[in-house]
Amino acid sequence: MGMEKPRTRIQKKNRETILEAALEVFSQHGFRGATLDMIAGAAGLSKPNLLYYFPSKEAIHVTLLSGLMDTWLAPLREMDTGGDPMEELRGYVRRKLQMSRDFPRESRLFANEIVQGAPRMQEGLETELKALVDEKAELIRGWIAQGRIADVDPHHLIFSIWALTQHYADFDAQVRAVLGEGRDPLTEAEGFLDTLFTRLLAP
Amino acid sequence: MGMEKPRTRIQKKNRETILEAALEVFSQHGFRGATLDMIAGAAGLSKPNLLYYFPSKEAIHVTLLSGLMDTWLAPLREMDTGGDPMEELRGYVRRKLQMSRDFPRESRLFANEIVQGAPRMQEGLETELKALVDEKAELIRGWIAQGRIADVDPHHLIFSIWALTQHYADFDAQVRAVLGEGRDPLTEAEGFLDTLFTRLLAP
DNA sequence: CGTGTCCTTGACCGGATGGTCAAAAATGAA
DNA sequence: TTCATTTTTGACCATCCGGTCAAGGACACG
Repeated sequence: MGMEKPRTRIQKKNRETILEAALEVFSQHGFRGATLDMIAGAAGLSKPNLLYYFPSKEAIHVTLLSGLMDTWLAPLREMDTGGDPMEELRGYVRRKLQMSRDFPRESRLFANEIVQGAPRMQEGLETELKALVDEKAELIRGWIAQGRIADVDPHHLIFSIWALTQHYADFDAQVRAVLGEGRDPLTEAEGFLDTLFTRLLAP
Repeated sequence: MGMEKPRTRIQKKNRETILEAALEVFSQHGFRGATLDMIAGAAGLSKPNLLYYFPSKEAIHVTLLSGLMDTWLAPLREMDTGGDPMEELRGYVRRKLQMSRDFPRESRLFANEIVQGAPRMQEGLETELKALVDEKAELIRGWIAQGRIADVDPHHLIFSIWALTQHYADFDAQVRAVLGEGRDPLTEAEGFLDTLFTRLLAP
């Protein structure tokens, strides 16, 4: 029954199908609000079949969350000492916003989890995430010391990037309700956020 | 059992007790994750007793949401033509951040609802909220036309204030995990956000 | 074809959960 | 104190839901 690594073609395909369906359902209803029947329906499989590939509902959820963590942190990982600090930071903002556009379900999955106190992610946040953020905060502190960007708290700078970019995925319903039809929130946000961070960080 | 307006002292007190308990439970577990037993337990009442004061679980939830809408919009309502535009906007940011400190449960209640597509708030968002935001956006547009603050999209400016302030309540678990012990996120945010919006809006 | 393994599912189980109800307890006006 | 009204609750119900299981199919390989 140990099925950590898919062995056959069928296993690989069905596990992927299930995770895709689960992402859809969990991101829309949260862990508690999602049911195995919903996921099974979305995946086009029977409920016992789901439980043939995953030991429990929680296992599906955990697999999704941990599998997504890397994807989610990738844009931040890419930011490094390479080029112009201002360009690095604006690039990070752009990539993060692009993720809100391309992967809104993933964003809402995390949001659901964290709003409810991150019961299944505490460890990942305090180790992997904290380590990466602390590392990049140090990098930013260096840029500030060199006078290449303005002096702001690096941790809160990173928080502000998360808050502003993820807002457009997580609170999409609100953003669209307020803007009304015929406006493209994400495209508008791109320009707005570029301006915002340019002005904030100009030395 | 029409009980829209509490008639007796007992009714008033118990309805308040129930709503307070429900806020605690719903904000922590979401609508689906909360159970009547949890709410009853938190309220110190029996489950059938809850249903004596409210017709259903959903009715409790809806009562909470609509009752909170006004509180939630109050800080934005206060922003008007009165004083210096920059001071008005910074004041709004300060008040909104204060709400994240004072009413994190209310913030998470809304967040839970909106992340899941605002199934029980659509109307409120598209009417009451949109109207208020459009009105204030017009006000901001006026300030921009007068050259008293920088030229930024008013709607996205308001979104950015929401995103940045509510982030500290809604994603508290993440913020604290990353910052580690011994830092006070909300106090640090106050200075950071003041700087951010001052630089963004300087004419 | 034969056979052992992998995959799929209808039927079922037990506990949780939203909600009901009848009757008991508390309250309050006369 | 009386008694009608309001409040409270133990017991109960129907449904939902995560999970099990045994048996039936599909598949690969000789």
